[in-house]
Amino acid sequence: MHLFWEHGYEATSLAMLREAMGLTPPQIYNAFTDKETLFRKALTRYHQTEIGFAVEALGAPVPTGEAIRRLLLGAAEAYSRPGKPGGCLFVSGALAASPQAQAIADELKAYRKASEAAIAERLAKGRAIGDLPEGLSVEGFAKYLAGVMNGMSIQARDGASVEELRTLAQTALAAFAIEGQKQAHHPRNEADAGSLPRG
Amino acid sequence: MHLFWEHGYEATSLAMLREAMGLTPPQIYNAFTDKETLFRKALTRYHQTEIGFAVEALGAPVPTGEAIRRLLLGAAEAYSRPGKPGGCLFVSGALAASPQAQAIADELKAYRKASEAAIAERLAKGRAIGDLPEGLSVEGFAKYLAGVMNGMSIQARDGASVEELRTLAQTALAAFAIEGQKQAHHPRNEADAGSLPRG
DNA sequence: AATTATCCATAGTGATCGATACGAAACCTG
DNA sequence: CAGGTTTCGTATCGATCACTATGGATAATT
Repeated sequence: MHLFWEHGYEATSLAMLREAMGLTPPQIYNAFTDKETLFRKALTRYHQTEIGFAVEALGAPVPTGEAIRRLLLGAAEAYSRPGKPGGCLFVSGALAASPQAQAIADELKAYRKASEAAIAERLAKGRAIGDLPEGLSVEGFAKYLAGVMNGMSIQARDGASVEELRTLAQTALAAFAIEGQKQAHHPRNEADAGSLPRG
Repeated sequence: MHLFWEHGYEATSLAMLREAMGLTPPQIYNAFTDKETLFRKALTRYHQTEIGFAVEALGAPVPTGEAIRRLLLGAAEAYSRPGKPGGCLFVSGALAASPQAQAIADELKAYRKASEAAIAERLAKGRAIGDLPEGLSVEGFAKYLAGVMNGMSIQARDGASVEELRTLAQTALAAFAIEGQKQAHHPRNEADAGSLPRG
């Protein structure tokens, strides 16, 4: 799992996996059938052991704002754990892949989409109980949060520390506050420039 | 360039490049020496032809808020151009790489770091001319913006439309407004929960 | 017009990929 | 303790990787 996490699916050779696990080729193939199912096993294990913060954050009986805050701060911690590869396996596993490995790339994309959908579901629940700012689009804000987490994953991979990721997360959370104070925003192609404060 | 952009450095084989360019092996090696220098040529070309929006946005004689706004909205457009691969080559070129290709991965990481440094430089200029909200950390906010752009790159790769990316960008810009109204934030480990508005 | 020189596409190089077939050691049974 | 079976490690499989050497066609020169 760590090797796939660090180098991605295709760049991780079976030789590296064999050496890391101390197994001979037949042992690997008897245990995991082939490389693809081994990777899928690593995916599910990653989901079970490293991503618990997300399901806990989204499932906790707390206000929506607090849930989102736990989600982003949990990501900051999970993406920069000492002794573990930086970022998220769902992002670095196969962001770009050869045509032969596109099935794996699509599967990881599905994981990312599912994460975004889980966020949207939590936001929709908040909307239902009146816990969400009025002018806030559930899908749009979910895409923003998922995007921020993906971006944190890359920043973590580039060596960002826990503190830096937490700062990033809290800056991102600021959008949650302001979004509630605005009208529903309908982004248009033409510029509505100059509307930003200039300090 | 498009092939490297779509599949990344390692997953793009010379056979694919040959077929796309209609060249024979000796022609490729006479023209580009080897795969690595060919990729670097594609990188500089990408920087010249696809990333102009960023240098324009950061160099334009406009208030800092407008510059940042142009940066993010430009990214929304650049990362979802029809007929081009989604996202940013600097991100998808080699986010995860084999040990043999780590030189390439490090080079792309340097590009990303340079982008963040350019943002920080623009923010510092804004701070110097009093154009930036008081309690806003230059480095922290630059890391946030670079992270958001990286996240947009992944969302684009996952099929996000221009409009969705623009919405994401404008949501991210909201943090710019609120950051100015707050005190300088010093993220701590312990929870300062419940401080978020709940709509 | 004959010969030499130059260029270029095809074929092939060693290395490594994921995946397997064979020989040896160990183990259970009689 | 012997025989048969099963397991397991080594050596290797075909395919593909980035990359290069060689033969043939073209062009230039005498």
